[in-house]
Amino acid sequence: MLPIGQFARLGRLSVKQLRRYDELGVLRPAYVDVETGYRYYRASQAREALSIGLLRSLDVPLAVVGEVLSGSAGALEGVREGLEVELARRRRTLASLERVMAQGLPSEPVRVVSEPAVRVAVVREIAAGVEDVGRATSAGVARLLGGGVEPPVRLIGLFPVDLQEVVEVEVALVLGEGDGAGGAEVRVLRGGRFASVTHVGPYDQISLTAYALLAWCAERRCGVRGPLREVYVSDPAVTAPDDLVTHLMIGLEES
Amino acid sequence: MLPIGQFARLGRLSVKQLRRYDELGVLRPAYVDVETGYRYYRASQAREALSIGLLRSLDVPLAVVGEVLSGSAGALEGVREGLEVELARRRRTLASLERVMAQGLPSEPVRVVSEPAVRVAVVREIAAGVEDVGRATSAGVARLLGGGVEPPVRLIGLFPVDLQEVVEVEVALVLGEGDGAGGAEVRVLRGGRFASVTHVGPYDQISLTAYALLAWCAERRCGVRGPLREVYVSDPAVTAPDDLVTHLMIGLEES
DNA sequence: ATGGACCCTCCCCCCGAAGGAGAGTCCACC
DNA sequence: GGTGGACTCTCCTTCGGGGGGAGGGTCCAT
Repeated sequence: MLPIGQFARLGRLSVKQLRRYDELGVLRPAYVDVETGYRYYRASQAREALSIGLLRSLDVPLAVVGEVLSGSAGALEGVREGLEVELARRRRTLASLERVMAQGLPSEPVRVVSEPAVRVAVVREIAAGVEDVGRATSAGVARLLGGGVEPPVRLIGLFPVDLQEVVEVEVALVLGEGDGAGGAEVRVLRGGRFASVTHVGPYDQISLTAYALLAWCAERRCGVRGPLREVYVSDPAVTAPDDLVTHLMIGLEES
Repeated sequence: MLPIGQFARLGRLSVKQLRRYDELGVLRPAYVDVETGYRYYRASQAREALSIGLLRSLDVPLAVVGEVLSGSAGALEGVREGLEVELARRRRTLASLERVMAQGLPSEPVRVVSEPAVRVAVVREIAAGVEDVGRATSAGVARLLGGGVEPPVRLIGLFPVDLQEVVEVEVALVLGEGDGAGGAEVRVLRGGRFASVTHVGPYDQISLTAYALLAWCAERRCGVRGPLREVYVSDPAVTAPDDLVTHLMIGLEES
């Protein structure tokens, strides 16, 4: 039985932290003197203390730490997975950041273009938040092309402008005169005037260029209409991520 | 000029956040109505808003965000570097965590052994905190072996038991009868009784076994004396990290 | 001119941690 | 068997980054 200070040194935690973990039930002392309130720990609890330290240094919330320690089978697995996802996300974010800081937003070449209405086959995907849009989009593309359509295809992504908690992503395939939809919904995308800008680079970073497009519209006080369209010009299977070309378009209100 | 709500949507930040960034001087509105206090932003400020969002999602403190935005040349570089280091640290921590959770601390085979005193050549390194011990140790090894000593060598690391903010790490090379020190300090490591345990695995995870050793001593109420010794049995140049063998020893008080 | 959407400030809450005040306790040494 | 210093207790405050909501003022389109 060790008093709290000694145990803190053993487990590389602060006394404050140990008291807090006791309070929250994450790590209870082996014995508490009812008279004095003194906490006493067994040296064998050092393993738990150590685990808490490691988990916390990975930013795992104490609630989850508690679950992991109490032996929930899936908890540790969940933490592992969450961390892998987080690491990947940070890499992507860092790349985006460097792009923004280095070149600024590529806001220069915004053009106003007129587009005809087109007939398309559409599938819809639900993304769980902004972070999930990339996954949802590629899932949609996979579903839409599942029928084995041969290139060249003209794919368009449709994204609501103000992203909510849950984002409804749509992927559209432009149909020729006699093409069928292969089970997908057929719709006509409206034509008219669009603000358009070209994004060159990985799909991760499209949102940066999209911001620039929206900022351009906001600056000119021209209202936007309908979803943001992404026209995928390059084939990611044959083009390096840094060279992928995508046209971004947003419908303009006729005023 | 956009009011705060519109600008928030544009930059994917909350109104609360924008107000806070104004207050802290990280991102000032382009114009504030002195009568009403209303904040107005230029659409071109969206780039900054976006950068803040990215930086914050990388856990960069607002103070640093401010520096980066105000164009300090080194700031962004510093953030990049810090992130790389952080990613690497998280990988290591995760590996340690999995070891602790999977097998528990390898606390079983602690032995009490008697060691003779040995004459050694010693170099000292200063580690900036617990996280830096690994780097400092390998730096010490490099300095000590710089003279080109041929294997087999017997290397011992010496670490203070209660790690402070600044940790003095020492690396010792066991000298034979007639060996010289090659410029390094020569000292005699005291012999006597030691608690000893064998660590098998990457050097990153030695601290886990070390905790187990200290916990073993604490459990038996036997006081420890002198630094923790790590005897490097394997050669990391020829052995896979998972198979590296290291003896950990801590001097026992004769009582 | 009026209603609803928007904006303001101010206060409290969350998490996880740190520091300090003031009082009580343990223990080793004399 | 004292006693002093190190230790421990609880409670309060602060920090960073953010969220929710109250109460009241403002903008603008109908």
